[in-house]
Amino acid sequence: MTLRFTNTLTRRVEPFEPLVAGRVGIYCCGVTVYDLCHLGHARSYINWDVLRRYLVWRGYAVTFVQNFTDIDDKILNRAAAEGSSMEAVSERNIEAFHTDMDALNILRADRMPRATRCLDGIRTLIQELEAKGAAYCADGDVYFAVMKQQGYGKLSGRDLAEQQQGASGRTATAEEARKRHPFDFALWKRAKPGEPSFDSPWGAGRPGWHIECSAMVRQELGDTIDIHLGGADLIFPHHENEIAQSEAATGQPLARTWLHNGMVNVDGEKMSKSLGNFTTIRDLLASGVSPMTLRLFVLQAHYRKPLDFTTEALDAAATGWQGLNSALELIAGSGSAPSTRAAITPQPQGAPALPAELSTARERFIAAMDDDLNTAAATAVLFELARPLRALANRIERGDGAAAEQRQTPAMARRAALLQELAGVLGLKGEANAPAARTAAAAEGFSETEINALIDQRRAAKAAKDFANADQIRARLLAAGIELIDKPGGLTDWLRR
RNA sequence: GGCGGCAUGGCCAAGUGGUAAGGCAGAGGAUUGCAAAUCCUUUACCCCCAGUUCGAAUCUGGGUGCCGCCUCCA
Repeated sequence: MTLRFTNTLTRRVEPFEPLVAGRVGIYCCGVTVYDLCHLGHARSYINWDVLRRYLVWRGYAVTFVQNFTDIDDKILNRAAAEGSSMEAVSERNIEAFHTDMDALNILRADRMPRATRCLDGIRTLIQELEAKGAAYCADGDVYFAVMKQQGYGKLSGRDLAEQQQGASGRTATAEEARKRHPFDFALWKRAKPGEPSFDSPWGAGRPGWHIECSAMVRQELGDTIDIHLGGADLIFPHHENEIAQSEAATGQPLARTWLHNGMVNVDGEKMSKSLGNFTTIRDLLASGVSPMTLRLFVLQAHYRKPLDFTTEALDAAATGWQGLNSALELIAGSGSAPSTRAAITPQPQGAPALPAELSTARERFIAAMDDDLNTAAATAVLFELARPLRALANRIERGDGAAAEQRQTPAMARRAALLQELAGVLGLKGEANAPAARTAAAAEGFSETEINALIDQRRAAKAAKDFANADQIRARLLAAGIELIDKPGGLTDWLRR
C-alpha cells in the first residue's frame, strides 16, 4: 500500500513521491488577515494539519510553509473604517489566527512569511517576468499576460479561447481597459492617494494578491515543491495564476501535487462573508463546543467533499467525541502511556509485535490514511479501538472497583497506547472537562451546597422507601441540567448534562 | 453559457466489480426501586432508466436533483 492523493492538476488519484526521498516541502495558502477566521478556515487547516502530522508520522521530514496576506484592499478598508492602520489590523488578526488555530491543536507552520516582508522577492519576480515578456506595465500597474503563457488554465480546466466569449461584457472599467486580455491579472498595483505603498521600478504601489505566493514559495522552498494546498475556491483564479507566474519565471513546475479541500456549507450553501452565514471559530468555541468536537466533526468527512455545517451533525460529533475522550482520558488517568500532546513524532521503527486485533487496526488506519487521507475511515478505527476503553472508563467513573483493576492489564495498556498514538496522528487529544462542567451547573440556579442538600433528602426518601419523593428530586435537578448518578455504597454523584 | 464535483438507512458518513465501515439517533432484552452506565440483539435492495458482466452502490450511456468555481474568498 502506498500513499496516494487526488491531484487537482491531473484530476486523478496518484501515488505520492517526493522530489527528494524522505523530504516533503509543503506550501499552504494562508489567510488574508482582515478579520477573524471562520469554520471554513478551521476545516481547511484541520485537514492540512492532519496531512502534515500523517506525513511526519510516516517518517517524512516535512517543511510546512503558510503565508499571511497582510496587504490587501479589505485590510485597508477595515483600517479606514475603524480609524487605525493596516499594520494594526494585520497584527491583531494574525494574533487571533494563532489563538484560534492553537485552540484547535493545529501545529504552527515551520515558517509563516508575510507579504509585506517579502517585497524584494516579489519585485525581483515581477522584473523577471517583465524581462521575459510575460508581464507589461500599464500606467503604473503591472499585469501578467496570460496569452503569453502556454498551458494557462491547466489547473482549473479552463480554455482561454472559450472563456473569452463569456468575458466579453466585462471590459468596461478603466482597469479592464488597460488589460490586453480580460484574464490578465495585476502583479503590481499603482498606489492610490493616501494608501500605504512601497517603492518599485514601476512607481509607488503594492503587490497583487497572486504574486506573493509565487515569491514566497520560491524563497522558502525553491522552484518546485512537493505539495501545494488550499481551499477549492482558490483553484481559479488564484492557483491558476500562481502557476502561470512561477512557471513563466522559472520554467519549472511550481508544484507536483495540488490538494484542495471542499467548502463548508450552511443550509447547502457555501459559508462565506458575503452571504453572512459564517460562524467564527471563537464564537463556536465560546458557545461551548469543544475544539476536539469540531476537529472530529471535520475529520468524519472526506476533505475533498463539501461539509454541511448543522447543529445536529455537530451534536452528533460532540457525543461521539465524549466517547473517544473518555477512552483517551482513561489513558491519561492511568499515567501508563506516553503523552502525545506535544508535536507529532514519527512512528517507532520496528513497532513491537501487537496482538492480531490491534495490529489489524493499525494496518486499517494506515490503509485508510494512505488512500487520499480517508480520515472518516480512520476515525472508525479509533472508535473501534476506543469502545472497550470507553466502557471501562464509564464503569470506573460509576464506581466499579473491578473495572479499575482491569485498567492496569497489559492488554488494555497496549490498546490504550495505540489509540493514543493514532488519535495523535489526527491531532485529537484528551480533554479534561469535569471541573468546568460543575461550575456551569452551579451557575445555573443550584449551588453546590443546595445540590448536596437535595441529594441528602433523596437518600433519606430512598431509605424510607418513598420513591415518589426520590424521583421528584431527581426530576427537579434534571430539569436544571443536573444528572444524579447512584453509585455503589449508597453514594450519589452528579454531573452536568 | 463554460469548467469541476456530489447523490448510500431517521441524520452525518466510509465503501470504486463479489451480496453494505463507523458516529449520532431509535427499537427489544438483561441489569437497575427509578435513572445512568454496561452487556446482548436489532434497523439499507445504495436518486431514476438502460447497458457491460457469472456478478455493480462500485464500470458505460442517458436522465433528474444539488453544490462549487468562472469577481475577493479556506
